Formats: sequence, C-alpha cells, structure tokens
Amino acid sequence: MGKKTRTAERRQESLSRERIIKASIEILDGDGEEGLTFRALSDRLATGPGAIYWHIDSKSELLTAACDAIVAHAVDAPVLGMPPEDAICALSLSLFDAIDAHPWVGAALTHAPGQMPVVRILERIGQQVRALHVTDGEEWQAVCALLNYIVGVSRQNAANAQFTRARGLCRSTFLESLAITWSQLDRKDYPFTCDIADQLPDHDDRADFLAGIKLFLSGLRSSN
Amino acid sequence: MGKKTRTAERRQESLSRERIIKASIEILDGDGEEGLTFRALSDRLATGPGAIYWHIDSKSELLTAACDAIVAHAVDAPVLGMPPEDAICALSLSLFDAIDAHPWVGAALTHAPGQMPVVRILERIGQQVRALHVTDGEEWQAVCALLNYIVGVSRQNAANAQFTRARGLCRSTFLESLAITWSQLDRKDYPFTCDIADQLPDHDDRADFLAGIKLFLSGLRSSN
DNA sequence: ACCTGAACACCGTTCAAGT
DNA sequence: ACCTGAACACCGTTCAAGT
Repeated sequence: MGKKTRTAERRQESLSRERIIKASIEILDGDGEEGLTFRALSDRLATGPGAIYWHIDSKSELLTAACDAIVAHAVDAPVLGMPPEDAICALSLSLFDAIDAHPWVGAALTHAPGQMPVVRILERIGQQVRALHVTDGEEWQAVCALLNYIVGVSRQNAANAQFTRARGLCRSTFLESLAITWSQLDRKDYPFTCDIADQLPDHDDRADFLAGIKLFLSGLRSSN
Repeated sequence: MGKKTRTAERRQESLSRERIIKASIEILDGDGEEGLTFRALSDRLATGPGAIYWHIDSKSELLTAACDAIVAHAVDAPVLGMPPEDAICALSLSLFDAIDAHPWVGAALTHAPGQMPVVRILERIGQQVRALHVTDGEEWQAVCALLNYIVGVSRQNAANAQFTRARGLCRSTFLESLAITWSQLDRKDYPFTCDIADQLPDHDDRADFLAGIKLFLSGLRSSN
C-alpha cells in the first residue's frame, strides 16, 4: 500500500505524441476540461509532468490536437451523393453531436481560430455551399455564417450541459427551475421571457440547432 | 520606494459590490480575462483578497455580474419605432460591438446560461421576433437561433482578436500569414480553403456577422 | 534523445484573528 | 458587520540532473 504501489504498473511503451493525445482525450471525456492537468496526465502515463513537454509545446497545443482528432472524425460523415442542402444538415448535425459528446471540443475550437480543426469544418461546409451556386460575393459570407453558427451554437449547447452537470443537476430539473425563475420576472420589463418560459423545459436543443441551419439555407435560397 | 508606498493611497470609501464590479471591469478591459485575479483586484481596491468574498460569492459570479453591466447597456440601443427587422439588426450590431470592445463578455455569456445577461438579450430579440408575427411553432426556434448566433459569433470574433493580440500580432499580419498557410494546403484535400484563402485578409467580421443575421431574417420571411 | 521530479511563480478560496 | 492576510491545495511550466 502507499504511493509506490503504482510503480509496478510502470509503462511498457515509450511516450509519444499520439499516446499523450489519446490519454488526454480519455481524461477530457471522463473528467471534463478541468480534469486535464499535466499532473493527472503524467500520472495516467506513468511519468513525470516534465516528460510531456518533450513531445508537446503547451497545454493549449495539446487541447487543439485533441480537438482535431475528434473533429477529423466527425467531419468524415458520409455525404456523398446527397443534395448539398442535405449534406450541410448532415455535417452540421454530425459536428453538433460530436461536440455534445465531447463538450471540451467546443472550447478548444474557439481558441484555435484558423487552425486545422476549424479548417476541416470550413472545407467540408465550403464545398457544399459552393455546390449550391450562390453568387461569388455571397459565398464567403454564407460559409462564414454557417461555420460560425455551427461552432458557436454547438459550443453553447455543450457549455449548458457542463453548467448543469457541474452543479450536480440533471437537465430537466435545471430547466424547470429556470422556467420558474423566468416566469416570475416582472411582466412589465420581461413580457416575452415570461411568455415563453413554459416552452423552456421541453425544448430540443438539437432540433433548434437544425432549425437554425434550415433558416440559413432557406435564406440563401430566397436571396438567389 | 518599496511595497509600503501604496499604503498611503489606502481607500477612502468602504468596499461594496458595485465598487468591486466596477474595478473588475476596468481590469478586464485593460488586461483581459487572465488579468483579473483576486490579488490584482484587491490590490486595486487597496484591500486583501479575502475581503472581496464578503461581497461576492465566487469569481464566476463576479464575471457574470460584470458581464451583465455591459450587456444591460448594449441592449439599451434605441430601436423604438423601427421596423422589427431593422431593430433586430440594430440590437445584434450593438451586442457585437459591445463584445468586440469587451472581449471577456463573450466568455462570460457562455458560462451563464439562462442567467440575467442572457435573459436581457432574449427579451429584446424576442419582442422583435414576436412583432414579425411568425407562426407560434416557429417563434421559439427563430429566437433561439438568433440568440445563439449573436452570442456565438460575437464570442468567436472576440476570441479571434484576443488570440492575435496574445501573440503580439496585429490583425492584418495574422490574417495574411494565415492566408498563406491556407493557400499552401494540399489542393486535393482542401480545394475550397485554398480557393478562398485570398479573401481572408480583407474580410470584414462585422459585415459578415450582419450578413448572417440578414440570411436568418430572409429565411424567416420566406418560410412564412 | 528522452525522461525525472523538485522547484518556481502563480491561482481561487478559506479562515482565524482582528476592528 | 466588515476586513485582514497568512495558509491551503492546487495550477502550467522550467530545468538541472539523470539514463
């Protein structure tokens, strides 16, 4: 018993960038963003915190690399042969689901503007928007809007889930208590919020997300 | 000279929630998110770190309160008498500009789902969408999409600015070097990104943001 | 070349002790 | 009631020393 017990399970394979990223993803998925520390990571890899710096530059580079692994997979959703609008919906949902399953990916994407994980999304969405044949002037803005919407909303959805989980609440009890708070606001100042408070507990984030994508697409269609 | 010099400027007024929030905003605006520590804050208020906890529960509550002060002001943009679509654009831009000027507000909004600052935005946008007379079933999703888009995109824009500033770069040199990186990607795998790389340095984030809002609005119009 | 782990310069938060 | 500031339990990162 004691701190030496685990020396027995000293690692067999040597350290590598890939093994570090794999272990990071496991920690991030299991314990969330604040669970990933260089100490926890080096414990799991049976090494010292300093060893990791031989393979990785910084924590933020590590997060971006872990994020890229998830995004690369999510963006591989099969869209071949689909009409571009369906492909955009499928890609968007695939990313939404990936960020929902790995909430830390949302934050990592925000902190890596223009880096590889974002470029993967840009490319896939861009190809489909191009197939939509919008005017040259509109293409950039359409892709930007979609990209930003997808990342922004998925990230917000993931943050919401983390927020309730961090407080030890389940989604429905949190939304119900929030609905009560909203409905008790002063009707003079918050008529709309009071009104829709009762729609809060039963809404479907994924469906709302998709509805936004479809609004975009029908906006694009009508301006052509 | 020495650490005792500043004892002379010991505070006159007693501590209060308002003074703490005001000082926090000054630090956040001046030194960014990582500049706000309880030590820096208590230095500026000429007190000890523990004193702040008499008035504020935690750092995250402090951030939410500071955020609310900025949002309350931004959401006060005059929209009386405007057609609802114009009002939505005006409110959206006012929020975009506020988050651009106070980048830390974006992060704070993400971490306070359903709290006061978010409700302020929800209410103002909701009132205008209601004036648009979309169908009952569509209203919630339209407001959600707009709210999420506004917060998500403004936040991403602010994060981009912080990213370049943290590296001591100016916006245009960063975008130009990013454009070069993009244009050097393998054309086989990244045809779209290679293609639009040259549009990156000269694009206007604020205009792109507004274009997205207008796509939403025209989507809403066409589905009515 | 790669790893070790103590040490450095920080954090947010708590709490006994003061006024 | 309100404030003080040392102390606690952490961080990411560095670096001399080892193999």
